[in-house]
Amino acid sequence: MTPQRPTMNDVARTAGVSLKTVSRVVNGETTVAPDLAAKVRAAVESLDYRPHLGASMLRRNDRRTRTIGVLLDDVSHPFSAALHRAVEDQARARGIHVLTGSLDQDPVREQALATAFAERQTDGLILAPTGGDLAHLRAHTGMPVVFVDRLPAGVIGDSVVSTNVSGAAGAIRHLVAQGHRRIGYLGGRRLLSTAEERHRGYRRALGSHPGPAVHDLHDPTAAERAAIAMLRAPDPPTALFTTQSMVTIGAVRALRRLGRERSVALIGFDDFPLADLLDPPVTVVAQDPSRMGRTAAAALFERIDGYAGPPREIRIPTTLIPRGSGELPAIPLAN
Amino acid sequence: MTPQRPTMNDVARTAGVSLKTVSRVVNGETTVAPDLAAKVRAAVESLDYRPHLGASMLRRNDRRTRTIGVLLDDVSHPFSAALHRAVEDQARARGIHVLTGSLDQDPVREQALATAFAERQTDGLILAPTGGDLAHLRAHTGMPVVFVDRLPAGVIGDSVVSTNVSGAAGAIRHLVAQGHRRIGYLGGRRLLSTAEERHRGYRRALGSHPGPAVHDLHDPTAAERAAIAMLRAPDPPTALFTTQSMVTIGAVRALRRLGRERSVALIGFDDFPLADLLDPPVTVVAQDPSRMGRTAAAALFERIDGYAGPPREIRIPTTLIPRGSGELPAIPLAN
DNA sequence: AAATTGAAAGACAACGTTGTCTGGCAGTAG
DNA sequence: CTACTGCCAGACAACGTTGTCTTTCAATTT
Repeated sequence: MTPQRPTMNDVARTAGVSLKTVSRVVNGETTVAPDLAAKVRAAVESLDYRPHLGASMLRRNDRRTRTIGVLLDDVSHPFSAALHRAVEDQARARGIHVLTGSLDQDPVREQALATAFAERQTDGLILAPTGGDLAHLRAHTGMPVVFVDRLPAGVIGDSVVSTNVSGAAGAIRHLVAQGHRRIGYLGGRRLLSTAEERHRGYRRALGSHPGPAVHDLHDPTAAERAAIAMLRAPDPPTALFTTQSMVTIGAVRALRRLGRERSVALIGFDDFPLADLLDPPVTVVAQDPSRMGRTAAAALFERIDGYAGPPREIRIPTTLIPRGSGELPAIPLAN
Repeated sequence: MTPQRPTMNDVARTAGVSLKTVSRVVNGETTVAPDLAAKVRAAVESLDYRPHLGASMLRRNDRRTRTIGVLLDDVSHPFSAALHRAVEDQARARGIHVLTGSLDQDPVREQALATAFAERQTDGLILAPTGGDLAHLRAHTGMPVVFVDRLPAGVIGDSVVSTNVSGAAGAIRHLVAQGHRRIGYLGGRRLLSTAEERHRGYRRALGSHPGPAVHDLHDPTAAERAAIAMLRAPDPPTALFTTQSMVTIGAVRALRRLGRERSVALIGFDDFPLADLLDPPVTVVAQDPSRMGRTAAAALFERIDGYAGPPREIRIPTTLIPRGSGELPAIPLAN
């Protein structure tokens, strides 16, 4: 009843040759007489035959599915999306396909998807770790994993991350150079290496005079609330440093709401689209998600190709892009 | 030398049972004595055995890979990314995985990836067609395809698209209500049904007095150039209508560059992040990419589950979001 | 003309798993 | 004590393909 896909056997029957000869033609082997090959190709054409990659890969000697998995926080977040795209481009250049998944910082989903991809025999995995236990990855023998954006918690494996400490410290020094002494910190989940490292850079640059800090912010709404509270508190900061773009956007909204966008300086970690069109334009420490994706893909392909050296920690440099919000001078305290 | 993955046979050997019994335990069949099942589970544990999904699906009666393909313009574009994310969420709820690809409007890549996914036996495909020939899709017998964002060129299949004509017409009527009579059109590739339909809505609302129009714009840079040229030409429009977010952003830059952002009205088709934080905030005809993705996934799953009704064309409504740029009044011509 | 070589095409097994069928064995009924 | 009924576990084939081995047959050499 249901129209079945034609198999090599069907092709062989209509071409009047043996199954194996069809296999040879399909795989481009040269040991087939031209007239037979032509008959086979005609049969393939007329039946709309497509090889069954699963069956082929089951039997082949090199057990490769030519598929990798990419597990990121949220494929609709600009940073993840740019990274994903870069990985995809590298993969396409090698004829490799990409399975994706968004983790939403959920370790349970992380483990479930990593295991599912392993069962599907993906050749490798690029993972932005959630901070959960990664021991389960050790089990998937032979599936190389490259970590991106965040360092893995205690698991060996290549990782590709931004220069978080120096990038954050550079931002703070930039603010200090404009005369700021009291700089507020609005950061993400401390559990993650990114937040931790950016906070470290902040503290390092400020020495023994850190400003007010709020941690574990994630969405713009919470960040907006936190920024408003911080700016309304006694002895408010004259500048803000935010550690990721969603928090930066929340801070921009907060400054607007308070009418302080031209009096309180702001530098955000991670660039975002249209940051240059806001008023004032937002100074950022730009990451390079495309390069991170390219680099992670390159590292993964090396591992897939058999490279077995020790785990590498690759740092992708960040760039301070002064646009205006980070160049506002410190205003002497009114009181 | 290389550590091989354990197979069911290995598990059977270490558990001291037959291969088939392992299969039964792994598949949760209840006809296994508790003590044997326990021994099998212990062996699975100790060997870190994972079933080989490819082999299993080869033999199984229901030939499902529990994988779908999603082919969009560019997974890093906010619209595609939001749609992708929505599809992924629906898929995850059904335990289905997602292969992705960015087409960059390239029909060659479209055909190559669609064919590759078919060879991988994906259970279905969600496709934003590039405008190229889609005849090759008819060949992949039994792989349902749902089109999103754009209507397919002459191929039967479900499609999920925005209410482009009425959305565009509504935007133009909104501008006309502010007194605008001369409204410039900056549009995307005419070949695509989206651009064609939005242009149709524009013409319908303007009747016999259309304004200047530029087509086939794609990136913000080209759009910026085109907008500048249009505004510098004789008898310039007092308002602009742009048909997609990249073009809208180019128009915003052009207006800024000319210092006309408060004197020339602007409505863009398709919302984009931070549109509300620009100055003036950008009025848009918002699409609902998440809903499009959800709807497309639902339609695809229905097809996968065997629904065989006639092709459906599902329209997702758009919403005019007045933010400021579209409410600027028409300024009487200076000369 | 017989023997040797080589190329091409087919037969067969195997990849890791599941569907089907059969055999063994305990428990129950006659 | 025999015959039947279930139930559980294993044997075997099969999924669609490729690796390996064998066969066929024509062309070449002696």
